[in-house]
Amino acid sequence: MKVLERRKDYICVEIYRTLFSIYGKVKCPLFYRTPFQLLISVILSAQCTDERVNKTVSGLFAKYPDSMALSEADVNEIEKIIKPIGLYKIKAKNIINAAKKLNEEFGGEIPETIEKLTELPGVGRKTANVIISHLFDGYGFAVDTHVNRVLNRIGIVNTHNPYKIEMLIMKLMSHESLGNFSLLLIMHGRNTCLARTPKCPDCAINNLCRKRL
DNA sequence: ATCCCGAGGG
DNA sequence: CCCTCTGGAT
Repeated sequence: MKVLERRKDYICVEIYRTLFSIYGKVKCPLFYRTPFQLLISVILSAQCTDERVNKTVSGLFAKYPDSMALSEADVNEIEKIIKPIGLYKIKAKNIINAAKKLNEEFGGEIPETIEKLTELPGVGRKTANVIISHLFDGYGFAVDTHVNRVLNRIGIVNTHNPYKIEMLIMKLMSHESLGNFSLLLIMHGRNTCLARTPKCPDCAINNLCRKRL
């Protein structure tokens, strides 16, 4: 391994240690009772706060708790329910079609690989990694807007391409910690390394950061 | 005016 | 690489 990558490896582990000492094992911020409900919640979470997703899906799951019920739902009805989440027309269509595809092609079960998960409408690589890491103890590293921003600010990565970021972190970190590392970076991004005005003086890892204020 | 656990299309 | 889809909070 190159010298440069070894330094990033070391910094990554230090970041993980420090954030873990603050947040520990982070539980899933999204509400769900079943794997199907996790799938739907993660699809709906695009460009929306998880808090708002949680408020909205409680009503959605009360009427449509599983893939059979949702697959037979009326699009307009779903649009009304999930409207506060935003991007509601695409998402309404996507979750209904995802439910149909689950029933027709996957036997009603949530697939366990990124390749199969991304065949579902509305499921991209980030969503698939979240599902994998939560449901199957998989090694997915989900790169969302927080992970992207924090890693670029620190200087671990120098690209905003989520796939490239995922591949680099996969090389640097032990795979069993990838899921929690993603969640730790999200917590840090939400609480301290804010998008608009980061709280650098209060940041626990500002000694490891290239762009600390 | 900017951001939120993005995806899909051009 | 770019753009659009979208409402709610700050």
